[in-house]
Amino acid sequence: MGSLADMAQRGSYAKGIAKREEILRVALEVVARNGFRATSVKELADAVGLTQAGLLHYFDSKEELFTAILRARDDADSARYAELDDIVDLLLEVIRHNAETPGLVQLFASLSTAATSDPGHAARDYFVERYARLRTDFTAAIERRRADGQIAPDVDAATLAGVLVAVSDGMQLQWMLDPGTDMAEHVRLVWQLALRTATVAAPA
Amino acid sequence: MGSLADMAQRGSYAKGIAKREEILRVALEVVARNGFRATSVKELADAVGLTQAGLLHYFDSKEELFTAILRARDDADSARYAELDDIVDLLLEVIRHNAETPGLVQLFASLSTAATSDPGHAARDYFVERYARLRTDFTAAIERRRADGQIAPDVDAATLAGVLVAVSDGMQLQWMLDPGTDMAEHVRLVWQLALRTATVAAPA
DNA sequence: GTCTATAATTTGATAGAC
DNA sequence: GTCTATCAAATTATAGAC
Repeated sequence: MGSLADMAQRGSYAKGIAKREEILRVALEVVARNGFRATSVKELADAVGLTQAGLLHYFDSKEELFTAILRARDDADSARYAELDDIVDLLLEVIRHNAETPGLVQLFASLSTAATSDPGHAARDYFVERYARLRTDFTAAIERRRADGQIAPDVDAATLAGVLVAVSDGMQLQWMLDPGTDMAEHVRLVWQLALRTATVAAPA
Repeated sequence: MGSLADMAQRGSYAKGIAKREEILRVALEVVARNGFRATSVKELADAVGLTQAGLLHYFDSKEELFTAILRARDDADSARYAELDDIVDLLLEVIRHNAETPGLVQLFASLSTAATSDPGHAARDYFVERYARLRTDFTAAIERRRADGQIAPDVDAATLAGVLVAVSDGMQLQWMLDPGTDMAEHVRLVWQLALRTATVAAPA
């Protein structure tokens, strides 16, 4: 395995990587616009100026290609909101931005159900890792808030973390059915309710 | 259009309806066990002892068949928990029961994303109506709680209603990835947080 | 009401030339 | 690295016999 510098030096390899990134960049736009349904490999190939077989030279399968698109979106989101240090703020911004890219929301929803339903799906690892990381990160952030006295002692941090992620995912469905829905506002309400518990005595 | 009594009298029509219900009953079991992925019309036809064409005599399309399965599940849920008058209790019980029927959770997740992504999908109306009804019912239940002083004045009932439904949906994904996840516990936490707000002064 | 037979594709994946 | 050509298939949906 060569270093990044090596890869940049060796012409063909670096070129392959650059082409892969170009493909993902274009695919991201196409999917964001057209959605996932009825987006075949051939359509994406046309968009980047390759044949179907030519495109599959860079990705082993359709599933891998679409998983890579999701990963590319995550990277883009991270870069776009790198200055936000509060993870809940980050979540809210990402959700607001999602409302601008319906096709990617579709892709995420479709691929996530497909991957979870199919043990051998190429995207399964992506989702397993993603949810584990989200849960860990949110749990840590919640514990920090608790240390500041903003979260009640009897609220389980990991459960609340799961709730924040679940609301974010679940609202996508309601939003797809009714684009007038304010996804972020719903997530914000959960966080507001959680923060407010701090000053209340735990119930019997 | 004949009355229900008419239908019971006219042999063939009543028989057709009975057969349809038998198909749905079997399909419900098969899907609950095997899941939706890779469950073709032919497989369901085999399970009920019909050919693929014979089964499609009762349902116009695959989409309609699967939508009918979801409707049949809703009916079964309603009947099973008819004695529960608190809608949140009902929701929690349905969620707990869902953990026993992974295939139906899969079907719901798959069909919901497919239907929302596709304007002409046969299940779209089902989901639109379903979410509208859920939101209405939960909003009303929340307002009743508010009248009893259990929900703070500044918590928007419709938004909280959307949140409860979203958490329920969103947790399905986390549960499918990790069946050890307690879906109901997460929903319960949201409700607990909401009820607790009553005694707290609204934040500035 | 149920079956046989078939249409009509679509699309993902591969082999091999250039 | 990209293309041509082709495979391999699985399905859904329909037409028409019985």
